[in-house]
Amino acid sequence: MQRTNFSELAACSIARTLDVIGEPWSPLILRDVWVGVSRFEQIQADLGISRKVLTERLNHLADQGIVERRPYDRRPRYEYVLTEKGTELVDMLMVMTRWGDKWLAGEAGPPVLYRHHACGEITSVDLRCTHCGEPMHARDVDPLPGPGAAN
Amino acid sequence: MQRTNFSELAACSIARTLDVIGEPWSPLILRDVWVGVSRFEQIQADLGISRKVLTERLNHLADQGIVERRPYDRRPRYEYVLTEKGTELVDMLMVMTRWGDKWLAGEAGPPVLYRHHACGEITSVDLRCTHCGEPMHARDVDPLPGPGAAN
DNA sequence: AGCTCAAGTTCCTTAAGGGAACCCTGAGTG
DNA sequence: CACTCAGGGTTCCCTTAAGGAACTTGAGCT
Repeated sequence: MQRTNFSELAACSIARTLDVIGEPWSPLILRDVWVGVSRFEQIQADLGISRKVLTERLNHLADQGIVERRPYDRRPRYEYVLTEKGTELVDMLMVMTRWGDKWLAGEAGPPVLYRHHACGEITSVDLRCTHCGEPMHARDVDPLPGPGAAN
Repeated sequence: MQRTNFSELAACSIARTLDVIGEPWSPLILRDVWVGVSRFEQIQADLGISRKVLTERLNHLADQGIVERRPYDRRPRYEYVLTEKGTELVDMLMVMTRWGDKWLAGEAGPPVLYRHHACGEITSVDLRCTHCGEPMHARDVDPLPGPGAAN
């Protein structure tokens, strides 16, 4: 498999984002780091991913400024923490999770719940229009070519 | 490369969702279909994807109930349209796009804009708490183990 | 000096993506 | 009624990335 480089595509934020976290395992690694599974051995054991691939993914995520590698011991031991850029990417995972919970629900129910700091409730995320505050889903918008459109 | 089957993982909505649209190209195909690039030849030309892979992806997306294949001519000509399940998946792409616009912005600006039906404005999507309506991002929540948690 | 343990690195095998050529079906045209 | 055209795939071969297991490295422990 040749490395698919989506950034060759006409300026496209989806393609560019996929170049950052589109590779297999990357979203799951991001989730692990977010919930505190943040060391190499832990992630490897949690996901069952090959060590080689995990190394590659962590390096790439670090190169892209999504995670930071930081020592936690005087021995050469490291853990990975999310940057601001990486934390904002988790927003996407929350929306992905909501879709999976709804459409691919296992009998057991969602494996992760979110407690919202502001209200203290176990809740889920909702998409709204930045401008008017009303719900805004894919069916509520028309996509239009923007300034960076290719054709 | 062996086919990575993420669903082997402990019940995880992210892993399950990745089994549906996690393969290379799938999110871009979904975007194309959403914005009206919905025929085989159009998608192939737009993305520059191999015909073989495009066939595989479209079949998989159809199997998963994300798109529907429908004839548009008396000759054997087909176009793909999003199902409800697929349309809701586009919500995730909108969030992904917002992240890409913010963190990977090209000079040219976003290639696609959204006009919100409710207010008629060109706007973007915002994440809020379903319960209290306040902003809800990854940094505003604590992840907790839910009923379907593995360990 | 030898042991342990996290965190990689190396090497081999296998399967998936790229790409180009080919095929099939139903119209339309002379 | 043969001939062409076009969309929508299929087939084939080649390359490359993922899997997986074994090996390495660097520091502290005993």
